[in-house]
Amino acid sequence: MAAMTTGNASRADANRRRILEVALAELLRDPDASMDQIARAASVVRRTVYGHFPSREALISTLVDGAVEAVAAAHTAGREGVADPAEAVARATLAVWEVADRYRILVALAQRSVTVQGIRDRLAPVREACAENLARGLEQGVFTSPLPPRALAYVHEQMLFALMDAVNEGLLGAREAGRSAAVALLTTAGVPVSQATELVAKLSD
Amino acid sequence: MAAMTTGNASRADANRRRILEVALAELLRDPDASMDQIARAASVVRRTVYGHFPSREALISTLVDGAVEAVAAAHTAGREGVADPAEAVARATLAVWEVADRYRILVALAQRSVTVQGIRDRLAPVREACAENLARGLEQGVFTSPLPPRALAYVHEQMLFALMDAVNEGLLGAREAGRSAAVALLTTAGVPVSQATELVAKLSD
DNA sequence: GTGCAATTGCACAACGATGTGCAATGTACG
DNA sequence: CGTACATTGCACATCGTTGTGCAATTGCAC
Repeated sequence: MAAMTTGNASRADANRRRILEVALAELLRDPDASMDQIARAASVVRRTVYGHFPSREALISTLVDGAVEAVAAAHTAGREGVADPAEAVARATLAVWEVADRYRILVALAQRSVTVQGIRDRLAPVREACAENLARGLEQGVFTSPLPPRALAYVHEQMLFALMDAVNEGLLGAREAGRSAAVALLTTAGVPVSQATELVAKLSD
Repeated sequence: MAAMTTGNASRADANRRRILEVALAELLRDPDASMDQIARAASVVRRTVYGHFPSREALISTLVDGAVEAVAAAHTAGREGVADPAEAVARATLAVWEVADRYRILVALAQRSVTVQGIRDRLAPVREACAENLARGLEQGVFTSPLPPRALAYVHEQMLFALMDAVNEGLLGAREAGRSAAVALLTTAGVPVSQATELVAKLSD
């Protein structure tokens, strides 16, 4: 039985993976890319795509699920057992960036696509966790920002998207982008630049 | 001849304006809103919309042109004859926000729509002006950010979009949003919160 | 090579959207 | 009232996309 699953299922699985991968890139270029465009880009016939995913929606859904799950996992993992809000932000940012860099393309898609709502919704818990942490920091005086926690969390999320896009467009080196992002988020929250830089440097060695 | 243009051209012009206005809102809700949806929302028949705008593209183009033009004008006007980079950022932000608040909906659209590229392109000069100012500030030490000027300008632009969206979603009061935005941008650039708050307060009275 | 599953290459129906044509209707203005 | 123009309510052709059906073909494994 177990051996039976190998057949030319290997080819099928490889195709499935490749379709998902290519769809990511293709949907970035054009959020309304048709199934045909995606299929062609994956060197496959449209009919084959429907063989793996029953509908366009199902395909995109699979895509989004994977990315969101990975990002959320990284985010929570990055700040488990961290008391200091500033350090939490820094760690979480660095952790998310790690994964996000792989999904950078999709996250860029998140800004434009019609799927935005779906992604936003699924990302809501993460954003809420951020907001809580920011609220603590604001109470403690670690953060000083005129923005309310929820709005600040929102801005942080968008800043990450913006920075990923900046990398995509070559305005920022992919190498240092992670640390830069962390510093930028902390700075926006109201942590002095010098302090933020120091903290991030300490964490990324 | 001049008197001849009044006829029921008044109704026509009113319709035209209303269509544009409603299209703004409708395209926000769904960037792929059909001409029929827009027409219905404007209490008009689809055919009438085509009477004013030869194609969907033309309508959107008109929309974008108006908004971008207004924003660009406000931006340059807001910082003419201002030497201090920080003050320039503050003034420009406040000025842009003034207009943008009216176009808030469309700017939110700018993030998602297929039209993104077009808007980005047309907004490029403004972004470039921002970058120059930021570069000056970074040289002078008024700003301290790990990000290069271009990337910082990019982030600033996206932050404005994010803040407008935040207002749209009720996370931020429309009242104080303008000042908050200005402070947030300055803070992100590396200006200490207290200083930024003070500067913005001084400018908005 | 034989078998099995995936893939291919068509064909097809169903939709929804765009843009146009035209006659009928409505409405302001002199 | 009559003229002029905007709007309406259809009808229509066209196009692109989605999702499905089915026979032919390809490729992997044993």
